[in-house]
Amino acid sequence: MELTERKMKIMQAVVRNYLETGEPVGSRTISKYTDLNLSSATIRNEMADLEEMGYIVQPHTSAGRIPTDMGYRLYVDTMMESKMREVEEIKENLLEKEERLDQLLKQTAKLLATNTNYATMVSAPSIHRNKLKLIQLSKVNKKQLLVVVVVEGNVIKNSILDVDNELNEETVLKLNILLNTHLNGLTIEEINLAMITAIKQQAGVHSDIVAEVIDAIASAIHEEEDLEIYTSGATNIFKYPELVQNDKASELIGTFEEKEKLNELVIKTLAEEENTGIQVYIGNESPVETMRDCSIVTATYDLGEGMKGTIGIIGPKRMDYDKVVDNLKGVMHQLDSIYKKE
Amino acid sequence: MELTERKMKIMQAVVRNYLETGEPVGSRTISKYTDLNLSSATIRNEMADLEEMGYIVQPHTSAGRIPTDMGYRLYVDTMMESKMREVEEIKENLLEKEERLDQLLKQTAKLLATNTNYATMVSAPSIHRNKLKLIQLSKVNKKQLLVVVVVEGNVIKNSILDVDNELNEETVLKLNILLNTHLNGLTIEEINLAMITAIKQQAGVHSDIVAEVIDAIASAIHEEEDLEIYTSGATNIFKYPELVQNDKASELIGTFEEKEKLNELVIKTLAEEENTGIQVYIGNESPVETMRDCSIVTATYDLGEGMKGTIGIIGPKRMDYDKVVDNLKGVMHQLDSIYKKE
DNA sequence: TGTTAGCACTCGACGTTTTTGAGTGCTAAC
DNA sequence: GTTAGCACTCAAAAACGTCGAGTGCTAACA
Repeated sequence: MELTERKMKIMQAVVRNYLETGEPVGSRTISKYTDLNLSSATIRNEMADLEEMGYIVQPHTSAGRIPTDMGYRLYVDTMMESKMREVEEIKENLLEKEERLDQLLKQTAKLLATNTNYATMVSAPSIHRNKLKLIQLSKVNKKQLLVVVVVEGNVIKNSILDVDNELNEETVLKLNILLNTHLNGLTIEEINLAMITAIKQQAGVHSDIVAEVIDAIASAIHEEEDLEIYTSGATNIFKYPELVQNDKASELIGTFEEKEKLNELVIKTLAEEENTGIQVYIGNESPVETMRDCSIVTATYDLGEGMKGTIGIIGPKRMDYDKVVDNLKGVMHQLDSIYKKE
Repeated sequence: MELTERKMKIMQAVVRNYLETGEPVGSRTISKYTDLNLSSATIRNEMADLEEMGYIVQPHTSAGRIPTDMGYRLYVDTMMESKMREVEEIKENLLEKEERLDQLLKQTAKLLATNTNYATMVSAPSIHRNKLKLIQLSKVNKKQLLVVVVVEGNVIKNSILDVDNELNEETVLKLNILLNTHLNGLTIEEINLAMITAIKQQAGVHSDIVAEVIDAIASAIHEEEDLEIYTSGATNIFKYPELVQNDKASELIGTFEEKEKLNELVIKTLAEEENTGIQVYIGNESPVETMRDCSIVTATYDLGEGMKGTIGIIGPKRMDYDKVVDNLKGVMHQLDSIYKKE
């Protein structure tokens, strides 16, 4: 069967209406709603076709139709209309420039949650590929060394290192200079064994500690990496009854509480580079097990220097895709302009 | 009316039974349940008395009784029996010593949530009163200075400072030594204006930057202080239907998501020092608005050096108080032994 | 041939009534 | 003071009826 122009229009009307009301939509409603003047009977025939084609279903025999996942997909791919109204508004609302990236991202999550009324998550960019800006060793006491690492984007990581042999201030200073001259401007991935050996050689007596420090730097960078996800508005889930039924809400909230699972979403999104950078997962397409009843809209932001991260908006399948996409675009634009200025 | 021995026993039986089943408990149940061999009719008379005294109520005329807040209070104050069984077990389960305090506390929250099946929170200790162990200024680039502060307990705070006039390495080094010699071993609260003036004087040309740095130290210490609360097991709330009714779950989860409100609990608990260190808030006694339908059991931990914080367990009013208190005691004991060893 | 009016049919939502059973309070006897 | 017995209450569950939104199908119409 062919998907005629008219069927498309009807389909669009069905989705639009269902997004608004959340109620199954019947033929009479469409008959009045659309500009194509057709009686409800005609609409009924067309809807029967659309059902056969798999775009809509009836929850029960005598009810209106609701879109299937496939129906939503059709809508998202071919019928969405970005209005791009709120972009300007967002420009003003959004956060003054934060010195610290993590603060900025937290606020981003919050802003999106408030604007869209859905749950949001923002992953901190992976910083494997970020250049080291500063390494700072400091003696805390006789047996402990503080390792602070600052990378591009002013992300600060630190860890405390137990050392066996006491180091004097002078040695620490020397190590500092040694490490910085060799490693500054490099990324973690660029540090190879040859380099470490070279540094060790120059460190002389203290070669043993160099390896430990570099280890500490690496693990500080990796530390909690998969947990660096900021979420907001998880309770918005309660606004959508279809997500509260059974124990769905519990599972969803749990996913937001333990952020590990959200990481799959980040990984998947970063892997699937698209041109626009915005992706929509509907229902079962979701990479996250517990979100099979939701739709997820994600965007990849890129702050340059390989600092890429993911923003995700999670809501019911009948989410306002247009609005969400607009909001995401707005925020992306913001992040861009904040970071490109630097 | 007097609260006879027998009434006490019946009361205890009512509470115990209700904690287990969550159903209103009738006279017949008690008659069989307890060792005092009485017929249901007698129990009924006594229960009528207990109701008059305000310890129990009937949800409706022809139902069994459930404890009132006052009834729970009576139970908690005079009838609880610590079993202290699991303490040993916990000793093994609990976390290997973490170098970083925050990690330890996170794990504590998680452990308690898993063991009790309630929601938990752990506040990081207020570190106003902690001694500064190390201050470290480092030049990130021409215009930015990294300030790292380590305080007792190996809590690391940092912030980035914008400076107007470029400082050379030597100056930074001098400032480092200057600040450390003056401020090391002090707490934030002990730093007064006279001291700052003295340091400024010695700093000579760079006196202007000293004030900024000390400000940064202070604000790094305070930074997000009220947000330094770790929570776990918020979704356990869904296990108790009485907390899911209406929008209660949403509000509760919201409270856990935005941790600001939990801070009231911390403040209140730290203020109300009791001998045992364990406090129970039942229903309306709760300091947190949204938890009026819950009971909260809190404990104050003390790691020495003024590092005090709060652990809280939040569950339904019919929570297993005995078990919760035991668990808390166990964890407190653990924290103690971990930290006193140092 | 495509569109539409008309009609019988379906079935969930909702309100009312009935039934059931756990639990009570009271009374009278032990 | 305790207990058996009984009438009574009332929430919860089940059963029933009604309503109406929406459908599919048919026959007539343009």
